[in-house]
Amino acid sequence: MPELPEVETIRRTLATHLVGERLERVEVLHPHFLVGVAADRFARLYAGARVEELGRRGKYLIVRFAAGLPAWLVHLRMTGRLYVRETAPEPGDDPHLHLRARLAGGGWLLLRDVRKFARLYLLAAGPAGGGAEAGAFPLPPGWLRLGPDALGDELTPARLERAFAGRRAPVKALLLDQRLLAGLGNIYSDEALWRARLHPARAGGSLRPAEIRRLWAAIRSLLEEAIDWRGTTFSDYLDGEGFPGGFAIRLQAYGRAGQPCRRCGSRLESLRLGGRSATFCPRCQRRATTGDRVERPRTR
DNA sequence: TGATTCCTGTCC
DNA sequence: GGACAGGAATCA
Repeated sequence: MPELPEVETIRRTLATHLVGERLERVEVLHPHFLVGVAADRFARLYAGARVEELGRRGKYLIVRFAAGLPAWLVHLRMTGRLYVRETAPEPGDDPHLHLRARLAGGGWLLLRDVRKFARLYLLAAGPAGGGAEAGAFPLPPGWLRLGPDALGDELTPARLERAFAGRRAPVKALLLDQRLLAGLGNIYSDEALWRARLHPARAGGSLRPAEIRRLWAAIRSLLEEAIDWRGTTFSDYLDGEGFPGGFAIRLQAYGRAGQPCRRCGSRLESLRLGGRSATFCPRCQRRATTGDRVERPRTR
């Protein structure tokens, strides 16, 4: 599932093919992914459109066009893929192909999604990338409340500390909350907590400043390394050129429940928090804070 | 704050 | 044949 490093890799790989390129013809094969615009109108609007820039905020990919056309705001959710190819399947040959756009310079831009969760919104040009006043097209509710990008300068340890202050929800759940910080999903939240040696069930508000700083640093180094490896291909993810990422074999926690921790050898455990699985090392990631650790008798 | 929904391929 | 995977929206 594309999280920040995967979307960033898609952005970079697509940019080399699309920036300055023109969409000659746009065909909507399965309008399910389009929000707030009819398929025929969409196709007409973007026939001949020239791509100006590719951006990203959190897990959203932004395709900006010349001539004041609204940008595409794309969320690939779990199995969505946006990529370029020399050839495209004929309509009907691939039931999961949603969009194909012929490029003026040759080749195709394709949107494919097995589970039909991916969405494309239209982001009207305007101050700050289209505020609420842009209005013409509906935007995802989550976009309007999106927190600072997990790799951006706005996300500082102090900001993370404020976001966690007083929160009783497990830190794992807070890391997944895109309003607090944008870009982490289940894979990288597990990994960040493993790196920072923090138990996923710890209440966010119980983290001490030093622990939050550790978590912040873990998030940064983790995401940067994952981007260097072109993201994690666990099952479905492919980059903008159709290639898998190389970070999967470097995962330390996610998907490794029952296997030995690569730091201490203990068996990794898994529990459910807020409807998500959380995999962690019961020895490296203690529930109590280190140093002033207090064992309380467990009820139940 | 937690369950449910959307989807379908994969795994047991 | 059923549980499970999961991001985000939506409900209770």
